[in-house]
Amino acid sequence: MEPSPAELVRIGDLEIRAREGLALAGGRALTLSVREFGLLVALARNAGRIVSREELYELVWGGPLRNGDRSCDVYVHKLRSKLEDALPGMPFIHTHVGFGYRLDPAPSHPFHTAATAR
Amino acid sequence: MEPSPAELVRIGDLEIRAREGLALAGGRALTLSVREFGLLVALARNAGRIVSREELYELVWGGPLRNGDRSCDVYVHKLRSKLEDALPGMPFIHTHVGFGYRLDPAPSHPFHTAATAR
DNA sequence: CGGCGTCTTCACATCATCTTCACGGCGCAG
DNA sequence: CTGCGCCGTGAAGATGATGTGAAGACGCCG
Repeated sequence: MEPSPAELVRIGDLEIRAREGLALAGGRALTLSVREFGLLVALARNAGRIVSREELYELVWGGPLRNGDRSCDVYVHKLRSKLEDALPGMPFIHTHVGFGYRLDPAPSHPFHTAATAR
Repeated sequence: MEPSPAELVRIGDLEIRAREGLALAGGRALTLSVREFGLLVALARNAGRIVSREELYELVWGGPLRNGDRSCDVYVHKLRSKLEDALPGMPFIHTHVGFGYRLDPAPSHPFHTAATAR
């Protein structure tokens, strides 16, 4: 029996236990705040898709995004920072200018992949 | 199957014999009060997972956590103190602000442990 | 009775989190 | 070039959550 629709989500080396409030990166527990965790869950549940700020805000903050509110961006930054800290070199949260954010273990463009400039 | 759900639990250098009311740290017995032991057992049975205060209180005190009751925190502190006393330098009980506590022998995530060399 | 350990509750210290602001870079329309 | 919208990023202040020491009540036992 499924107690919840999304009890456990996996995205690459990430494992998110929505109910428990726990997120594992490469098997290790992440230390996330309530907002950070909420944001991660919201993105994870829509992994691979672009989620608009409006939708993100609704999901995490539980209300309409007010004009000029940057909370979303700030928390995406914090979350990115912690993820980068735990799993260096693999960007999870991708920005789609004008549209929103997308959680995905893969790079944005499959094209010139390893073109690590230099 | 397990005749008793958690007769003996091991967490790192900790060994907890729930039935016996005995807890060993690195081989030597800990001197714990009833509440402290109950708390340790509750956490140990959910090792690796975050346990909320509400759940902890239910498990150890056997009733709903009353608003404003800090007993849980106080006992986590006492237990931490004794564990630190027995096994210095390895944090077992991790705090997840806004969620609860988690028992785990490993650190949440290894920062760039500044030359803690030694 | 007196000592001892335990449990609970307080008051205060500390720390983490949340929100908002301000500045700066970037890309694009005009 | 210049203005403007969008986003990244660091920091400040207020607020809330947790850590911590201590006091009082209670029961147990010699």
